[in-house]
Amino acid sequence: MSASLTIPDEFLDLMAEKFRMLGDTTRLAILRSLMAGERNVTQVVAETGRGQANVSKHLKLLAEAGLLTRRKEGLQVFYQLSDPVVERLCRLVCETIVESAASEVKRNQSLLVGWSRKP
Amino acid sequence: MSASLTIPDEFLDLMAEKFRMLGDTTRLAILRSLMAGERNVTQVVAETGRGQANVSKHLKLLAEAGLLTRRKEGLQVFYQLSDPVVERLCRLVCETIVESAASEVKRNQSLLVGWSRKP
DNA sequence: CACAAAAATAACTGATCCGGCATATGGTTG
DNA sequence: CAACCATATGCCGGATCAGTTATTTTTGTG
Repeated sequence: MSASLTIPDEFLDLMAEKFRMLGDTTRLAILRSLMAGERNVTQVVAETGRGQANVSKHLKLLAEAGLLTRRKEGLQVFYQLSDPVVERLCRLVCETIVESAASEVKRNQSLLVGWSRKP
Repeated sequence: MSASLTIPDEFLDLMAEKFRMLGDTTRLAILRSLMAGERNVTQVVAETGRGQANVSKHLKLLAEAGLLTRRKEGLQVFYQLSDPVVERLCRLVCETIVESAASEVKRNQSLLVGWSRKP
């Protein structure tokens, strides 16, 4: 019973930009790291296993896109998730991956059943 | 009260691919057109105002990513949304855009109030 | 002041991607 | 078969982007 969604033209670019931010493996790894809480750059680098310069650039992109906030404290800079929609979007997509994997298993099971029934 | 989301490493690429599909203005326009129901290529071309070859290529990408299904009927090929998560993702992002615009208005209003109060 | 640590930036390379043009494919009709 | 229609594909130029390396900026410390 959900009303059909009609997206205004002016939204397309903004939406695409937000989705594009999530459309990169390294950035997703960074966001996942920040979903556990605030982190400084070194911590994110360690948790993602990516290069420091690379992480720094992606953090800047994400902050400019409004997904992160920056907090400076002495030598370190801490980043934090600022857009609650990120986690919800990731959750949704995660679920669909799990579901598609599940239906894949199901399909294979029925194949297996069919195979075992007529040998 | 939502459990914290921990994304497995093997999911990152799949998630990124799905988000990347949504991270393009033309593809979003195509998806919006298909949210109203099944369409053939010519209809999508007309509704999006993009070139035919371009639309055809994006439709192929979206279908390969599992977001669309293809149905051939005579000369025409009809495409249809096959992944219900697309609409939910778009809805979520749309809402955040509206909200951020609303808070922008609010911010400007308070600026305006402050300005009108001390002339 | 000299030095070290954390983060950002510049410059470069290679890959990817979008869009347009032209052309090919496949199916329909006369 | 020829002409035509809807769609797909190959090729190209330009733009964007990710990752690495090296360097710089900023801040704290002895």
